[in-house]
Amino acid sequence: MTHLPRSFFQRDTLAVARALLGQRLVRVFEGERLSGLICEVEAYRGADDRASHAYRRTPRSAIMYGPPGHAYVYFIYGMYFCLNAVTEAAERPGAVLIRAILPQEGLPILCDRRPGIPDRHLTDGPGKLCQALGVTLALNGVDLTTSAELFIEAAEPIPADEIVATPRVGVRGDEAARRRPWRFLWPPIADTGT
DNA sequence: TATACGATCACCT
DNA sequence: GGTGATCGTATAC
Repeated sequence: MTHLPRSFFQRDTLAVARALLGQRLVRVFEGERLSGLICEVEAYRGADDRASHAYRRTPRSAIMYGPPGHAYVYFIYGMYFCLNAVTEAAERPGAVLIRAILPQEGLPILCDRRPGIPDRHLTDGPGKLCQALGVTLALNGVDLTTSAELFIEAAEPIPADEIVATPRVGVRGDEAARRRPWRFLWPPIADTGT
C-alpha cells in the first residue's frame, strides 16, 4: 500500500476524477486507520468553470493554483467541511471534490464520530465523510502524496463502462456550468441525488 | 464595516 | 418534498 504519486494528480481534472473512483481514501486519526473506497466525485476546474471556487483567484482558492496532490478543505453552510484533491500542474487550477466513500477500515470509529447514524449513511455525502474521518480545516493544504494522516492508496481501477456521469450537485446560476456532466459515480447503483 | 449567500445535512411531513 | 441550522468568504459600500 503506497500513496498515489503526484503524477496521478498532475493531469486533466476530469481524468483524475474518473481515476479516483475505486481508490482508497485513508485517514489516520488518533493512531487508527480509517479508510474507504472512493465512490462519488465531482470535477471542478478554473477560469472556464464558474461553479469552481477557482473561477476567481482568492486567498481561499489559492491552493488550487498550486502544485497538484494537495488537499483543499473548505468550510460550508456554517457547519460542514468538504475535501478536495488539487489537480493539474501548478498555475493551472483544478480540484476533485470527494463526495462519498464506501467504508473499509475503522467502521466502529466512524460510527462513534457520527452517533445515531445508520452505517449506510456514515460517509455518503461530502460533509458526512469529513465528519466521519475527522477532516477539518486543519488538514487544508496537506500534501496527499506524503502525508501520514491523510492520503490516497492505489486500489482496483474501475472499468470505464461501470462509471456513471451526471451533472454536479448544487451548481446554480451559470447554465453551461450546470449542464456539464462532471459528477462521477461508482458503482452505478449509488445514490443519484434525485 | 456590512451583508448576502453557499460544491450541505438532518429532520419534518 | 420542504425547510431551518449556522458562519466563513467574497463582494459591495
